[in-house]
Amino acid sequence: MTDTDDHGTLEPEQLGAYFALMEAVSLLQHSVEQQLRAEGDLSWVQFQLLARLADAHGQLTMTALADGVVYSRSGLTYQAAQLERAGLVTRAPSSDDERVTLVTITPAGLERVAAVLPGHIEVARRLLFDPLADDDLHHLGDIMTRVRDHMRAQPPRSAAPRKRRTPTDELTDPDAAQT
Amino acid sequence: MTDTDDHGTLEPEQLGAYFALMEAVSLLQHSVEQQLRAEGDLSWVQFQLLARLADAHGQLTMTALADGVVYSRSGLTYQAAQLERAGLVTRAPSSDDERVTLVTITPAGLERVAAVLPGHIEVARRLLFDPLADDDLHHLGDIMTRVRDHMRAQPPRSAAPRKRRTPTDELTDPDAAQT
DNA sequence: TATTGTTATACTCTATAACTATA
DNA sequence: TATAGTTATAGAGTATAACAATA
Repeated sequence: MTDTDDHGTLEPEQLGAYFALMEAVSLLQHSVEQQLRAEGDLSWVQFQLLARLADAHGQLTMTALADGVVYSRSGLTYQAAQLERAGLVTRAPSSDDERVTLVTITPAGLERVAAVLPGHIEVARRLLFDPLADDDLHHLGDIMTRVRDHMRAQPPRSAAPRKRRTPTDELTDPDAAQT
Repeated sequence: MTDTDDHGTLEPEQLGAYFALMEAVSLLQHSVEQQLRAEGDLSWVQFQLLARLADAHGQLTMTALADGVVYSRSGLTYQAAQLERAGLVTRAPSSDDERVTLVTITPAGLERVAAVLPGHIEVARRLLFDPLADDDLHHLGDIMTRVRDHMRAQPPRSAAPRKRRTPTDELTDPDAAQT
């Protein structure tokens, strides 16, 4: 609050934008998680995994599936196990490379996504789109797309021990198969 | 006329903006959490609580402190206990109303915030501000502020059992005294 | 040897409900 | 009775490290 708030040359406006962004998304995510849990018994992460699978012709490797959604390998194993237990995906070793596990979304999984999506979108609309003009939305999409791509391109700071290559692309670029 | 009454019809652009937003913030939050943990041994929630206290002349009631940061009362009690154990805050009953617990940030708490803030801002700058022009940032701040305020004004869907008023304000709008 | 994925384990966090104490 | 906060407890999720199997 003093006059010499030299936080490394960051304008108050920047800080305001940053905190508004974080808080708004936090609120949005909380609402969205409640909707997903109530209407589909899914966590946000699980929904993302299913959506990604649905988007990728129904099948991805564990590694491809993990990117950008989950930040540790074991975390994905855990979530995949949950989804499998719920009958929403199956797992099977790839015949190409026996080390690889192919995760496949089941009809029930597709159904679940379809069942949850309208309510999900409704929440997003009510909280996010309603207060925005078309122009705002266009701007927001443009800005956040650029930010996201920038973030993906950032090298991992503390050089992760293992794979940790640059996050996801399969969602928008399905043929990014691994070697 | 598919824009107003048609519920399932979300423009692809809207959906794209929504997912870009969620993914970008998720990446940002992950980076920010790593920085806070590494440089200050704080979680994002804990940082927010401390920042809020610092912003509010160092002292708030549990209820005021909870708003928008934590979504259950016991959750705040837990976090406050962690912060107290770390010597970053103290808790004491208010003399006005003996039911109320006043949380006060300690000098060590203020130090911790000060120690963590530059690195925190640096992460935000690198990931969020760098790819944006001044104009973008202005837009983003404007948009997200409006969205956040809209969200705060939304009535809680499943009528929360107790207090649950509209979230945070003290951080950017310090005179938002508690109810 | 490098890579894919799983397991074991420990820990953090969150939420619900029951409870205490004060107004 | 209503409100502020705590406690007990249970469950979801995450991360690290050790491991097995395949390339």
